[in-house]
Amino acid sequence: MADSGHSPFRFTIHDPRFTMKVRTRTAPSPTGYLHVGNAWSAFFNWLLTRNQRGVFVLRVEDTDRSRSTEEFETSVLEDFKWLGIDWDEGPDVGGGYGPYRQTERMHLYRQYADELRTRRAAYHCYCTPEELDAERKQAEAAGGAYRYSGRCRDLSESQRAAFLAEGRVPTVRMRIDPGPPIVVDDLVQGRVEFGPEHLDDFIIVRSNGTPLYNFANVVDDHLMAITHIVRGSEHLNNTPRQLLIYQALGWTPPQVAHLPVILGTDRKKLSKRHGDTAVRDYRRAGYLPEALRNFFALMAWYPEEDREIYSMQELIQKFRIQDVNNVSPTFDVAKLTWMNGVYMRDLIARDPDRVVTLCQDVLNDAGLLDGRVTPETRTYIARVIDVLGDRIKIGRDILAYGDFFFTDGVTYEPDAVKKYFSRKDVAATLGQLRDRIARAGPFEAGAVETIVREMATDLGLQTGEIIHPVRVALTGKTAGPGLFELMALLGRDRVVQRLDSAIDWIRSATS
RNA sequence: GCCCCCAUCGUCUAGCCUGGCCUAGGACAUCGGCCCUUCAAGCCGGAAGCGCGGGUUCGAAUCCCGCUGGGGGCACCA
Repeated sequence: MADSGHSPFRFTIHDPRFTMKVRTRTAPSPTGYLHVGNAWSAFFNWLLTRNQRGVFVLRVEDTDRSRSTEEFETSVLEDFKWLGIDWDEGPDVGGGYGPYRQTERMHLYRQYADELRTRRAAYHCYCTPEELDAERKQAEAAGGAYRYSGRCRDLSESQRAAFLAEGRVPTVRMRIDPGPPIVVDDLVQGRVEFGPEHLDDFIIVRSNGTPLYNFANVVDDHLMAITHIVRGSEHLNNTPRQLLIYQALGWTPPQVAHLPVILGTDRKKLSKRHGDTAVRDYRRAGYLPEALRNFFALMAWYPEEDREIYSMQELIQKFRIQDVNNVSPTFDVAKLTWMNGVYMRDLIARDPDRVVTLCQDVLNDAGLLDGRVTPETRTYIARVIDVLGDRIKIGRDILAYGDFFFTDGVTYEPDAVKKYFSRKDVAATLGQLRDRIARAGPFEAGAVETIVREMATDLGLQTGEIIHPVRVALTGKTAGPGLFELMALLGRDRVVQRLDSAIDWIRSATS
């Protein structure tokens, strides 16, 4: 390509970085809870870094002061930690390339913006937002794409003074001149070319002095010695702009990899419309970080054919950013939930205490724990989990299948009532059992089962004819854990009491 | 309107680079069965896909072109 008179300007990554220590970053902006898309790209950055035994940096991009808050910064860092994505340098742990919060790096942006202007690669623009807005609207009305006219490019001293006298405060714009195509050698997307004629003189510093994303990003990535940038492909179009800044400053750009955008079930970029999009939502629902990680790993990447469950070590060891697909995946909650179930079953066997904590949080959120948690409470939760067994795929399932273990009364599901409370003799059957139970000996699963089966024999009933209505009476549901185990855990008093309530309920409903 | 990307079961994907081993493999979801007091889990089985049209070739899911479809981006947001 060196022969064509306009040999493209290439930003390939040759030599140095392959011998340099890999340094990557995740750069969340604290304007909301951690989004699964950001968590996903952070995770791929992290995998790449741990695979290369590099350094992972967390940088807070809070230059948009109107939308950033401290609360969100805290929550984002927390969610990263919860996910098990840890960083070696960051606002909380420090490091040799700080500060790690953009609002604390203003002097650097100022310095390089000045440098850019000195090099005549950037200039002051005195146009007001209103003026620009009007031009943009006009261009749209004419059906064309808006591009800044460049009218402030070469202002004279007197024009400048006049604008200043009017009270205008300038922004800083990059000066984009015609030139060869800008080539991005992307580790995931492959080679992509951009013609500079499609770019206009974009703003890099606001009139209030704060830098914009494209500029702050370049300054920080360079100063922090970032070698690889893995980010969503909504940023691919920004890359040529950033490359131009690197070039203007005489810097070597990092290697880039643009991940496909995660889609919702309607094939549109994943957003709130599709339900839960914040890591926090999944955390609250009782998903496990290890399952979420495993699930993330399988979006746009498949380590091996015919396998989906991987340990963290395996993931780190197998990860190659070059093998990531550039096809947008759909966020499939059903598969995530299945995978969580796989991890949950394992966890219940290996570390039941963690499951107790998980369910405890869910129960607390649902207001079923009175706020006070004693060792007895935990033991009880552990027993419930034991009885529920592998029905628990996510923490919240303790509510779906076992809320009645934590409530005083029972709410009967309409379908359950229709199905099992409608026969005329149910009340009598429940009454029978109630009496047999009230005067029975030790109240444990085996004994209860014997009582029920004997009663069935005595009355000439199918066992199911007793079991099903009793289940509804005790739990309100048609589905759930084994009846005898459930009764044993509920205890004789509550069973008798719920049976009585059900009998009353049925009688008043039929009379 | 302009720029960029993508295209295998409903979904995540393997295969594509280095055409034949692909009557396209796995997983989730779904359907049927077994187990069973329900549900869940587990096991067994089924249905389900190379967007369309042209090439190239003895041979194309795999290579080329076009079309169609989908997505992302065009800010004093990130």
